[in-house]
Amino acid sequence: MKRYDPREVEPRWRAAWKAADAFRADAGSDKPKYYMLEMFPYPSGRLHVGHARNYAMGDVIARCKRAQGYNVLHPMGWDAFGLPAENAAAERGVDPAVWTEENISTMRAELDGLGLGIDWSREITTCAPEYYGRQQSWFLQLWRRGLVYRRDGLVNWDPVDMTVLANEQVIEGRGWRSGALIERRRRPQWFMRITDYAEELLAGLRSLPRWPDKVKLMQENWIGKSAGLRITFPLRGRDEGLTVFTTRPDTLFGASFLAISPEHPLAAVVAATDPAIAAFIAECRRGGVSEAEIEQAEKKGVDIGLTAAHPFDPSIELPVYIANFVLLDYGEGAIFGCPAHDQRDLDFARKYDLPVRPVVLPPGADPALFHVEQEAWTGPGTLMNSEFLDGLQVETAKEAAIDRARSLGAGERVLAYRLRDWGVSRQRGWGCPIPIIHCQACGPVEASPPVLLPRDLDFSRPGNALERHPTWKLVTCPECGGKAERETDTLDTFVDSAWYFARFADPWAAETIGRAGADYWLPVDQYIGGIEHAVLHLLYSRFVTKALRDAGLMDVDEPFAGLFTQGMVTHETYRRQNGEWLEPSEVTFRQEGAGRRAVLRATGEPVIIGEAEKMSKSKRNVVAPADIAGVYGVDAARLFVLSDSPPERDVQWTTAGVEGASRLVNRIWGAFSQPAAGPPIEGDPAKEALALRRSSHRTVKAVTEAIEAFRFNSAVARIHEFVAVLRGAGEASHRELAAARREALSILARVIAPFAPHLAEECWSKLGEAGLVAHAPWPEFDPALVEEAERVLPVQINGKRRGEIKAPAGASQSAVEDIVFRDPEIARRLEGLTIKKVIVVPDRIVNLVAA
RNA sequence: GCGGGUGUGGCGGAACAGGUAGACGCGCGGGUCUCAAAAACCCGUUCCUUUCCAGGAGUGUCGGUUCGAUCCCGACCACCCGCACCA
Repeated sequence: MKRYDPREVEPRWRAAWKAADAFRADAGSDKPKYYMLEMFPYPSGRLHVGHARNYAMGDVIARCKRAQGYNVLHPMGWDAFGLPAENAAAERGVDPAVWTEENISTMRAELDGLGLGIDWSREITTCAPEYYGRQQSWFLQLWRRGLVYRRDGLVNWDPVDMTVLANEQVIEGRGWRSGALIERRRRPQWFMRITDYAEELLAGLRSLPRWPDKVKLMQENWIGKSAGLRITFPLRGRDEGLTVFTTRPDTLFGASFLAISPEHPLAAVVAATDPAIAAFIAECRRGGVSEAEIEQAEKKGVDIGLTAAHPFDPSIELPVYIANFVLLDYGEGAIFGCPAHDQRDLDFARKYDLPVRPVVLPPGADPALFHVEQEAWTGPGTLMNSEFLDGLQVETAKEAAIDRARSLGAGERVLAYRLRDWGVSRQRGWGCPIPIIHCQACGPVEASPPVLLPRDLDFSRPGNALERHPTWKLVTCPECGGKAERETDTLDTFVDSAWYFARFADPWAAETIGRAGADYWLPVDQYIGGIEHAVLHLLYSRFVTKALRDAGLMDVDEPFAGLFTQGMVTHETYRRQNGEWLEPSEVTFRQEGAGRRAVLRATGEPVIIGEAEKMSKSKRNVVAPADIAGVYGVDAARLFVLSDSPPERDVQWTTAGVEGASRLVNRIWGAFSQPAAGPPIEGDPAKEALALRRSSHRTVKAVTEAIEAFRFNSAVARIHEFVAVLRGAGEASHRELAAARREALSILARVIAPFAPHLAEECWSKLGEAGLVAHAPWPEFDPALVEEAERVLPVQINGKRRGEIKAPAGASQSAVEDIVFRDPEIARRLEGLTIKKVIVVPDRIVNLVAA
């Protein structure tokens, strides 16, 4: 028998798919549509196994759905703007466009080499003018609708990448790419008004049952809705009062001070005449934003000499502070301090010797003895020292306080959100230009898209190459014709990826989004990507979808009906004694009993085996799919990354694992290359044929259900089992058995097709089937063959398994009891015992309670 | 600190819906084939006791509910993830 050679077989079938244009999607079809999408890649240079796993998962679903009769759209594109291209330009002097295009060519070939069933005619590249020009068009539409604005504000400045980052891109005080400590800087920047959609983004999560709860919870927490009271305290000697936000209006009588953010407008007013206050504000601004610094940062403040009157009782007077822990852009940028019931306020009060007045009595506490020392009471209780609120519970007191504030005209019920507007300005040359022209006379005016990037940017120095370009920004104002300048900020690349799924629906459309295509294909039925985008890309995309819907560009509320977040591919790490990282190919292993020792292949020098970690260039534990394909074939690699762990979990890449998958490929091929072969038949051939048919149909059921539940590892396990059964089935000299084998092989070829598509085609053609297995219908199972006529029921005595009986499927309690009590083994076990109770779970188990 | 998750053999993991724990793969042990090795194939493989037959324990720990718990409830331990001065 000729050994299966994936290196010969696989390219042949990829060529056949190409020749047949096998994965082209067309909008006009009677079939139900199914839009399968994986997060598109950044063209970094080479594909790694993590990409392969992500796209293999999507391909399994897409191929299965296609076979099940859906009109499937499965496109691919490139998230092509971004910093690595600028870094390459800076280091090697290459044009980022050329560098990116070369990477795309390489990676397109590598992706294609994975045997993915993709409609390449729809390929999108975000750095192409036909894409980013249309992005500029909708950007301007949102601008006209007031959803885009420019303001001066404190921004997260990444000093290494020399650009601004959005809040979502700052992880533990560091830039999400550079890892540099973020500084706060004040500069004008462009924002998208995502906060306008806070409520809908929150409520919409409930319409996404096929999203992981974890992601929905993370978005919910990120949006951070709280209900409370906005209330104004009159200031002595001033016309305007000071407005604060609180979620604890019940504790208003416990107030002992007011505090405003150092960035609050009132702070600037008082600083103008008081150098000490100005100095304090400056000091606050210098403060770092790293986790450690915030943790240790002392609560500090300065009394600004103003006096506020309590809205409920003007005789109560409160000092006003500027405090470093009050945030400008949450609530009103100002708070009232209630030290007894808020830990921060308590710390502040102790430092500045302010009164601590308990107003909530914990349940069971003695009002005469209760007092707050170093720990604020934030739990439930009964109001005290609070005039009209006395005796109420916290929740009812909140309502009563809000009612009183409203009737006094001092405040009202409001909602506050933690979500901030999305800062989209980036000081980068390799990005989508913001299509705005600044004119001294007319202000910011629209530049008509596409606003193209110049090709002669200088990336040799850090910072914004676009800004440095000698002529690009110099234009005349489209309104008045006077001298004007282009905006030199470009858009955050998360804007590029926030609508690409809609462009895939009709990438040829002249409009920004082709309506007919979008109406047909959207929303994406199944989206797959990494959990790291839980609040970045996935929140931005939801917002942009809603904003574009309201602008009339598309007609869906949510972009992704189903979401699956897949785990990473990890690999062991290896280093020499001196700490130098080693590539897996440089290391060889020696078995020592149950354990394993690693040595350097070249010298035999001992190697330290480290934890399995996410593949990264710095740790040199990256495995390239192309290298594996050359040895084991792509099908084996796909089978392995899908089989060894559940898809939402990380999978550890191991050579032994791929070898196991490769064995499966060869066994399957063995079954097809000698389709009639098997051990001699021992019993009744008709019975053997029936047993084989049962196994085939059970496999169809199990694999289908596993794929639909995203349990690819279980699906592959069932295929393993089925192949073992098929190999053990008797030789097909008998007519019925021959037919059963033929059916089994036909089923096997089709159920492996989503996982190992090349092998499946080769098997399908070996069977003599016409056409591609990629276009063959998914096998259906006969329920009668899946059901077992006779069941084996374990028999327990007092919960311990003591034997088993055979009973017809669906046998009644009394029928089962009959069988049990006639069983001699069970009878022997029951000697000397009295039966107290018999529990029969039909088709499942029997439990005898005896003493 | 707040919120969420996970914990099963030597390893990755399986177990519908409270009903035979450990499917399938890896590794390991034994065997067939071979002059030999590799490959391939076959058998075995939770732990303890036991020649056999068999018995006992067992899903992070302790307790509870139940005829029966990996699954439900309570407390705890460990690890992972998200947020983090959000008033």
